[in-house]
Amino acid sequence: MTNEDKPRRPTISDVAAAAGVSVKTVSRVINNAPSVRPEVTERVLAAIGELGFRRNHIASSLRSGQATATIGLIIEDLANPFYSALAAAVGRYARERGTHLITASSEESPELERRLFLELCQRRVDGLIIVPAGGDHSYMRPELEMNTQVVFLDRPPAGILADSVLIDNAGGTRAGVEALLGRGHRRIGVISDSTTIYTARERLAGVRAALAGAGVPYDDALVRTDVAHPDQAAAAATAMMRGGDPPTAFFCGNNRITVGVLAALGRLDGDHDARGDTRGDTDVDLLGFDDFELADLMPRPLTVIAYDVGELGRTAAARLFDRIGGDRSWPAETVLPTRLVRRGPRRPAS
Amino acid sequence: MTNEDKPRRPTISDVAAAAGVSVKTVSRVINNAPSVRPEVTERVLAAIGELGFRRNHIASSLRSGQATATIGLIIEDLANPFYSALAAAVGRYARERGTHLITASSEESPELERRLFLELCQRRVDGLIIVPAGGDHSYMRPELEMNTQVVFLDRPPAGILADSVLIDNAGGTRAGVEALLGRGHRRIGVISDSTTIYTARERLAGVRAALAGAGVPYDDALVRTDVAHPDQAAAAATAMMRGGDPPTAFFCGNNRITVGVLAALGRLDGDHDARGDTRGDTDVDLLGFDDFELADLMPRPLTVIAYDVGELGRTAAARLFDRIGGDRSWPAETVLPTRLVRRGPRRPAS
DNA sequence: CGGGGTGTTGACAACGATGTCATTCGGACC
DNA sequence: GGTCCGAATGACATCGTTGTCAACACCCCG
Repeated sequence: MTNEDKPRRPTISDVAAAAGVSVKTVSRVINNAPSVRPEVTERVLAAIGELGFRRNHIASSLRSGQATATIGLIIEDLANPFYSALAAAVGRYARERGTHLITASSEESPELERRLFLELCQRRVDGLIIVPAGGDHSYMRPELEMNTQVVFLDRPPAGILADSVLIDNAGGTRAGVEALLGRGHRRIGVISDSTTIYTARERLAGVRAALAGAGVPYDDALVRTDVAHPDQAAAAATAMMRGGDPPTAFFCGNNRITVGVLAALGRLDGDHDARGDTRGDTDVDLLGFDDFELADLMPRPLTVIAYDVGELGRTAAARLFDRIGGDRSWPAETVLPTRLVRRGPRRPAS
Repeated sequence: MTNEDKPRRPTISDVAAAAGVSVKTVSRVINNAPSVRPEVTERVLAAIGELGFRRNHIASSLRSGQATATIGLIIEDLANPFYSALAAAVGRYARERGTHLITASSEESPELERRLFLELCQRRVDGLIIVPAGGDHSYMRPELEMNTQVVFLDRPPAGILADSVLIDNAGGTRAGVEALLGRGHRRIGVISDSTTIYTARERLAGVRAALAGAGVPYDDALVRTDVAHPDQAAAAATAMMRGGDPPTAFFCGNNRITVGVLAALGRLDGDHDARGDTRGDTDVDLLGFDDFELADLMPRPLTVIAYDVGELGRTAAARLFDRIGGDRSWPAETVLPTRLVRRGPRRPAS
């Protein structure tokens, strides 16, 4: 039996003993420091290989002060494709710079956001990217003053000054709704997430701006907010369609709402079919914020307000790495553009 | 000017000085140790608040030996909904236990998988969950012997003994294909990911078993492997449909392939429509491994081999936490069941 | 009134690595 | 031949925290 069952990891000093040199020399070899004789280097490397030594990154980053080569990402919900796409983009950017990523979901809870933020600071991450849930980030100030870098993503900070990377929510929505208006729609159902969320407010502002520009009144009966789940969106759309004077088009405030409304309209169509009606609702026009992978496979045409999610994540990551690298310029707000994209089944060329 | 611009974080000893106690007493207060007089506790807490002290988790976990309260997750691609759902489930489970999660994507590269694994070990994560890309994990052995816990997820380990949590790939596929056969299909197109991937091999084995059971020959012309992208799947399906004696049904080896094939069939339908044909391909039956959120909104009916992704992630996480908690029982393979689910548009009740 | 808790506190070492500085040893140079 | 210089190496302190152990005060009991 030559195998050893010691559960203890070899340390730099075990290696030093095995190689017959000092710990400092081992440290030098590990860090590719100059001025170590090739012969000694070789002996140390041999010992490292034999013992299966791996440098303790924890101890290393403690001693050297900063640079844990780790960043944190706080998002709302990793299971949402929008956020997982963001996380993937940030993770890839970090990876290319030898940095690891701790991802955490705040589930739209300001309290959890705060806890996660502070916990990640305790881990001395080099910086954080955060899609904030809360409406006040002054609690971050002490950490910012102590050299923790933070970039806000998709939603701006409140109560502190920090970099943010956003998309043109209001402008994109306005353009989309104007397109609906241009197609003759005058009754547009609006289904939105909670207005406590920045992006929802901005998008609603875009709706109002477009309506005002066309002189179309804003009808509260056609606006539903606080919709957090596709099922709620479906219910809201169904209710509007069954009401008197139903909308001829919908604006859906995000991808989950779009999906819910699509499902609801599909069911309404199905009911009509079952009753032998013509597909009466097929001409309901749909505008949704956020593109999604399967949009082209949806059973009806829709317009989406699209933007490059990967770009959004990369831009935030790039900003953060600039900061970590020592950039101390005045915090900036970056706004990425959106564009309208027609999705859904290809119409047969008639 | 009373504010201080020192970028240095206060340490436990700054707090001790401010409160007029020893560092050890501060440590006791931080850790809720008993036997500190309430009055002293209060003084220390006041000092902590005033200085904005936060315990350095790095130093703490270095001193106390183990327990970084961090686990690692290595998956193929966070942008894929399957993996992000896994990551979300694992992250939530970890969060509930006060543990953070470092997620990394190996992009199906065994070499990258290995690098990520070793890097995470250097960070002294308490354990790792890995969806392996490689076919040999003996490189992990030294780490395992040094008390790093590893659970394999979705694919089993090779070359070492470790826990794994899988789904019933072969059985689920067999059941699905048998259902197709039961509906009379004899020519079933099979589109699969690379057979270097365990799950792809297992699923193909399920296909063969079902065919063999029904006495239907396995026709190589109807099998396409190494499909890594929806577009490739679409191309493969299109080619088969355009060939002589096209399949009357497809088995799609994963969600991305299903999406590609759906898109291809949709385009073929569209072409027929454009030429004034009837929707000639509508009766092509579709079976796909993996459920996906928008399956019900797909333009045609399909059957999916579904399983609970959240459960998969939670089960692996639970196993890992058991191990971290000290469970040293013999490694086990857990296989979760699948079920067939009919998806797609609701047919009008006729 | 002394012995033996119990409760509170602090001095010191240690975790595993790296920065600082000193030491040693050749060889180049005057 | 002595001096100086740089390369190679090691002793030791240090990062921020916690474990160990000792010191001290106080109280209960016999």
